[in-house]
Amino acid sequence: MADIGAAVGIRGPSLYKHVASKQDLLAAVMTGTMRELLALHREAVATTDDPAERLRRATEAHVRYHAGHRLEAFVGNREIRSLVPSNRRRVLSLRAEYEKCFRDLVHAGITAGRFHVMSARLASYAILDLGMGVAVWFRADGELTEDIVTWQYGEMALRIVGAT
Amino acid sequence: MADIGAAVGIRGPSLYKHVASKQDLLAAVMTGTMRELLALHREAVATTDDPAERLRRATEAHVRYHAGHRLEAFVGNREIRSLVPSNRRRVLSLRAEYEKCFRDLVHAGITAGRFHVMSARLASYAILDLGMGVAVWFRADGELTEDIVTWQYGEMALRIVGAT
DNA sequence: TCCACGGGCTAATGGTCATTAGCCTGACTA
DNA sequence: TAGTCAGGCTAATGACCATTAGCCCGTGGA
Repeated sequence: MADIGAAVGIRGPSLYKHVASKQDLLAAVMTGTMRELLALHREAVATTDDPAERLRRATEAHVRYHAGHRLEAFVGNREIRSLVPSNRRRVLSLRAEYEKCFRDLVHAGITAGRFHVMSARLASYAILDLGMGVAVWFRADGELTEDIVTWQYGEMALRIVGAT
Repeated sequence: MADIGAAVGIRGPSLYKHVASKQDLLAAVMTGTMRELLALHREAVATTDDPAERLRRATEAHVRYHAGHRLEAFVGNREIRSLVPSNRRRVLSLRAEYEKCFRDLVHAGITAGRFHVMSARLASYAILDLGMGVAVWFRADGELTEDIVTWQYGEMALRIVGAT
């Protein structure tokens, strides 16, 4: 809490004039992250009906977010077990909702005869996990730029689902 | 430490008759995990020279390990920042070595004209991240069995590298 | 037989934090 | 102009936990 306070220019205890507890703060950060991801997803798939293009854009949004918000992603993935059950349920339910978005995209591609995978769930897990990974290893000053990684991972998602 | 002690039938402080510190214990667990992964990898690629088959078997070993050793993988991914610098260096160097194994497999496939990817590094990161993900969501009692996941992810790896 | 020591136990010790208590100041507002 | 209150601060308080102190018992070689 002292560190968080320092980051906004006040002392640790003064934070309690703004948040009820560290737990609440963590929950707010994590649900905020998930809501942002969901909003970006909806925006990404809004402008086309083509299954492959929708999946590509959703993956790109997913990857771009994780490359640009490594800290949020890190906290989101690492601190789930730090949440009390009620908060954890909230976050996990948002996460499940997000996963379902991808699974639905894969299903749509399958029923349209455009994708070829055995398990839509497995494919959506795989694509989501790619993004999580990006948050771990991505460095803004590395040789792989955010644009390159985003583009390449969009391609990979299409390969994973066997898009024609 | 009390929990760890309980897991082996003794009290927390008694553990100090066997390990020097919690830090050492964690480092031993993490380096052990990485060494095991490296050994499994070498075993997996030892019996064939075909680039695609080697990558498939390496991926399968990777995924199977992460499905079967979720806790080790969890600790290995989450607690790196808990290590003091010297231990962290050791673990990260083993990890880099493991990643290089996959990168070399991808390179071999590319130079043999069998794989088609822009960045071998990106492809190897992607494949490795799939395994990490498995450790997070895999449940032995789920509808997706270890065999199915392993097989499917092996296929996905080949798709990711654009194997012909 | 005895004694050294491996290995277990309980009871400190000490450090790190989140959180609370209690205080103070400065800005509106009646 | 006095009162209220938002919002800072320092100094407790109290958990929690790794680690250490100091003790005890059983066993196996001398």
